[in-house]
Amino acid sequence: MADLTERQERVLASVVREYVETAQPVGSETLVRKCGLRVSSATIRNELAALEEMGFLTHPHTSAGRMPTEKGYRYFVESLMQEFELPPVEQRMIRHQFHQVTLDVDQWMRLAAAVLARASRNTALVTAPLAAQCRFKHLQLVSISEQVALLVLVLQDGTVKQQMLALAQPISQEELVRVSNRLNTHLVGLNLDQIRVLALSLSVFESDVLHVVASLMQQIDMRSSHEVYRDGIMDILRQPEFAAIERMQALLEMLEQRTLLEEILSEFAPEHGVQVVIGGESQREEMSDYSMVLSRYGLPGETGGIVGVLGPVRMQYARTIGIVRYVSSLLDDLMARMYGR
Amino acid sequence: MADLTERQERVLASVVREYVETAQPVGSETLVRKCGLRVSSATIRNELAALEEMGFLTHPHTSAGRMPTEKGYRYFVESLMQEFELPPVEQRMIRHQFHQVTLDVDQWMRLAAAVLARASRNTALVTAPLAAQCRFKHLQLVSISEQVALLVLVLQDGTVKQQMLALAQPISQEELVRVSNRLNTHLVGLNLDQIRVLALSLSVFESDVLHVVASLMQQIDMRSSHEVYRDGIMDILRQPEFAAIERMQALLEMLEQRTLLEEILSEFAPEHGVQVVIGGESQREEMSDYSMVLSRYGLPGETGGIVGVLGPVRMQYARTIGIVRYVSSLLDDLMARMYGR
DNA sequence: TGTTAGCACTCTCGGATTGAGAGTGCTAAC
DNA sequence: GTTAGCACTCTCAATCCGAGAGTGCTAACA
Repeated sequence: MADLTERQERVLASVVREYVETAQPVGSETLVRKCGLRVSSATIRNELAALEEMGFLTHPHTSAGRMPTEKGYRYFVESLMQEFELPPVEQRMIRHQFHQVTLDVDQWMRLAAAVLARASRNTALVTAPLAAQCRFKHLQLVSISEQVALLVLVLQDGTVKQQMLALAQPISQEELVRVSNRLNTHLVGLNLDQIRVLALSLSVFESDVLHVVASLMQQIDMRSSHEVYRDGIMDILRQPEFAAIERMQALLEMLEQRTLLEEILSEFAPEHGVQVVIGGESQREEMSDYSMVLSRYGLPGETGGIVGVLGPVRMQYARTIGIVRYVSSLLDDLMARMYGR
Repeated sequence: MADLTERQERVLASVVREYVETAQPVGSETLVRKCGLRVSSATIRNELAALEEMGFLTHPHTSAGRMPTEKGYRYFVESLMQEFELPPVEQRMIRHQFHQVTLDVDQWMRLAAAVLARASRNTALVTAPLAAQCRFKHLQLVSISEQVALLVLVLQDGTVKQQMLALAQPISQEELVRVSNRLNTHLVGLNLDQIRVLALSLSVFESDVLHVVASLMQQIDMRSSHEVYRDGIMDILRQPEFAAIERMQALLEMLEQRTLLEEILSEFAPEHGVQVVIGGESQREEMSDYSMVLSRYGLPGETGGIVGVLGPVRMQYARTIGIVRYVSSLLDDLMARMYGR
């Protein structure tokens, strides 16, 4: 990639900043005022033409100002922008919110999404932490009525899932407790496959219960990776790029497709550290109008998930990166305290 | 309210049906073709003028066709429309879906919302069943790590809730089981207030646990009434009334306010049976562009919630009412089988 | 008295036109 | 290398028709 002179960098940065702020193509006159260089608009025009030649800027039409291309944004993110750190006051407020909430993964995810959305004024995406493999910890059968019992399943990472069971014949609470205890001693620490094998060697009722346990564990294996928490959908829609109704619908349609989202998220946040995906860089048709700032959180190689912000390509990257980085590190801490050390 | 002649009723019904279908004001020529009366367009025009005089129809402007007023829709719903019953094939499909899903209230609600949204092509709103008062059934403490235990709480109606506990000092799994058993024998069948009283007379750790139990029960009391399941937001947005961006935003904004929704729902579905609220009849500014078809489901006087459809005032009322009625009765059955008898 | 044909009148909507404004790109001078 | 000057391009908003749809009135008719 061709090198830019210092002045060109300065002009490019100004175009990006100005365009991000106003959503309008930037003209040479405006730049003279904003970029602080003591040259005339004609000189700026020459530089603009050069930057366009190199592919950092475009024109929507002949007599409009310039706006950054994806390459322009990329250069800005890599080399020009200055790091942004969330002001300590806001950091403290956010940390406070996390401590106020109960110790519950679901709540944390919601809160993380809410915090990200509000701070970034864009749509936040958060996936629940996914344990490498789920292992049985405990189950409890509770009688609800004559014909119905409740199965509560706890996994080693603290995930809880419950399901009602229809009973073929009435079973007393005492008997249910006995069955629970017996199964617990057999199952503790086993994974899905081991439980499936064990199910073959038990009484009818017990093996029925085990089948349900197995199906729940399978659901958790699948689901915890598929659950995407979203927030701030309205925030992104307020951006001027969504003034056109079809844009708006396209975005909403995409956000409703959880599987698509999950796929994209895991594809583009493979490593710890903040990742920026700008528009068409994702190689996905549906995403070409949006940028994402993503980060993987959790214990490396173990339990972890993804937090991120989705916004228009015209996004305040520095700010967003700072926010995502902070929330991600905060979740790191929470996960470490929860599962780790 | 003035009585309408049979011909006027026929004309009104035709206007409603035609307008609902096309979203365009209906002219006299079109009506001659559609309403099946063997009269000229001039006669129809006279009837239209009469209906407008009485307040059942309006004009957007001088040279446009007629469209129903709220009063017109109301008359249509009360006296003119013919009952619609969901075709048996669809009924069977829906019932099948409910039986495929696990016995889980959360899943039922999601499914009910999905089914309603797809069948009605509008936004579905469903509130989780709210038990009259929640009573303790069972708890279980499970050790997660040295410093953390998991509390799983089961209520008599089958609600399950869990929370992590930070332990002041390590406690073994055996000890946790002992504590669980002891508390279970004390607490079974108690309500929130009774548990609060009991908490005073126990050891430090046990009363800590009880405080958490009490706070969870309180959350459930609050929350199960506030949780509103929504589906089909895209479906309603596809309607031509939301071609204008502000309409769209206003609707989305309203749907994001769960508290508002919940308030409205419980206000307008006080009784069993399907209720229709047309536009401004709700006396609420925010709702004046929308109609709702609502129904309370569940065991009368006991556990129950609300299902409904939200759509533009220009809605296929007969069809929607049929669908809501069916889903509501289906949930009635499920609730009866779950809690009842 | 109810119904109908005829017709003038009204209002909207889409397309064409136009002029102001913004911004460029080139040229020639500094 | 930088700058002033200027012609040129393109958009956007305002405006202006004209076609089309539909009404409401009148007068004639059964």
